Amino acid sequence: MNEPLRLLLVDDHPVVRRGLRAMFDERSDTLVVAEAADGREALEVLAATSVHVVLMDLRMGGGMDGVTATRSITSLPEPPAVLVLTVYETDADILAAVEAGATGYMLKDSPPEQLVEAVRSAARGETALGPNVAARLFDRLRGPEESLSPREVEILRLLGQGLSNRSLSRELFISEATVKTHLVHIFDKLGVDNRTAAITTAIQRGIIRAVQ
Amino acid sequence: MNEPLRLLLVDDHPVVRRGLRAMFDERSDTLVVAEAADGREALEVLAATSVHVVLMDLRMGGGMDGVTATRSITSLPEPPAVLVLTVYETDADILAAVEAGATGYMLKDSPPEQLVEAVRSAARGETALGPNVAARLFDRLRGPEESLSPREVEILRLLGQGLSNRSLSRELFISEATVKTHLVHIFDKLGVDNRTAAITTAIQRGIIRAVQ
DNA sequence: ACGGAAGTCAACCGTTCGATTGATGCCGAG
DNA sequence: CTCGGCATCAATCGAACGGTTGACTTCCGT
Repeated sequence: MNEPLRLLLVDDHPVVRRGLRAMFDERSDTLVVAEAADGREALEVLAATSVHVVLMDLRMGGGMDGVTATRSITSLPEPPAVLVLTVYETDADILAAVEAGATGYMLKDSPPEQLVEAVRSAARGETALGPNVAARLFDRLRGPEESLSPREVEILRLLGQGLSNRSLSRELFISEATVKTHLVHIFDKLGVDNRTAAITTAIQRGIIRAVQ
Repeated sequence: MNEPLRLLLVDDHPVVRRGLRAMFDERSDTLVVAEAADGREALEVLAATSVHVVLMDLRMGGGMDGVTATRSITSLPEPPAVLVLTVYETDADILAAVEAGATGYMLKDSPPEQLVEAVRSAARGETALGPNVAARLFDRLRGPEESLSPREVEILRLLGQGLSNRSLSRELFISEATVKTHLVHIFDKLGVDNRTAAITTAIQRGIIRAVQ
């Protein structure tokens, strides 16, 4: 028997942390060494403690979000593996997490055994992806998926609040003509042909959030 | 000391059930008698077991959702108290839950002590609402909040997929004129003046879902 | 039986949107 | 340096949208 895997739980929901802790506490091969409610706390813990695997929630209310935290963690000198654990299965979340250096991406409704197995895989440095997650990544790799420029995302965000082209132009201090140009590009990249469709597919892909 | 409160946990996430169980197992005044992954399972349990308080998640993947389950439960002969426990804080969810007979409405990111206290209140038949939840209910009561007709919701749902008036009319086998009339009513009721704004406020109020 | 809410349709009109074409300046990679 | 991507703006034109008014039917509740 080796020494147990040292885990850090990062989630803003006390209940979820409690559930994970219970799941891992009852095994002899894992040891939860700390919990954190957001990314900042997680980094503090890592500065002081040795950890093999971080279980990371994305989208944490208030504090540093999971993707940023993951990026920071994986750029540490001797980074632990980061296993992302979330309820959301949108393209943007998955891609952002993987691109930020996450070792795995599991959904919170996974059965406990899968979670435990994913943690072990992550500790070995292997990639662990939930069933649907892998498929989405493949899709993404097949279609290069034109990425939106920062400005375009900004337009999209305001568009998502129901602004007209004129309001949009005033909000951003640009002409209405420019707004239209951006919109044409956005429509192209999203593969839609009107603003309402743009909003919903943007929400689906996680480019913007429904309620901010 | 009385006999402990008998609890039923209903949530489709094993991790959450585990966390709740851990929280309540360590107290002598509560006893988790069963868990269920959706509404149907919950009803089966209640048919066979005596329960004081049901902790109910809304929005459960696949099975019977929480609101329907709550409605069924509260119409039982001697219903247990239903304490809704969810991550969503939208008007529609809250209202639907309360209207379905929920005794309380708590958010999953609440600290454990509040949850425990809410369970105890629920058992006494008292209403337990999370901090922001109460405020929303008051808002709702102040403004009567014109409710949308079924047809209007249907229009809104399709609108949320980016359809134009023409597509909308073809989809519903009505004339474009009728679609416009419905839209005008929807705009009125939602207090907006264009379709994009209608979509986002509808999503915010939980009338439609972002990703279906 | 009557009133009201809901759903349907029509015609009109001004505004906005979407598409197209073309142009400018900036910046960073090769 | 040059090319491409990004952001900016302009002008045009047909299509779509938003507001308004008015009208007809059905259905429900009092």
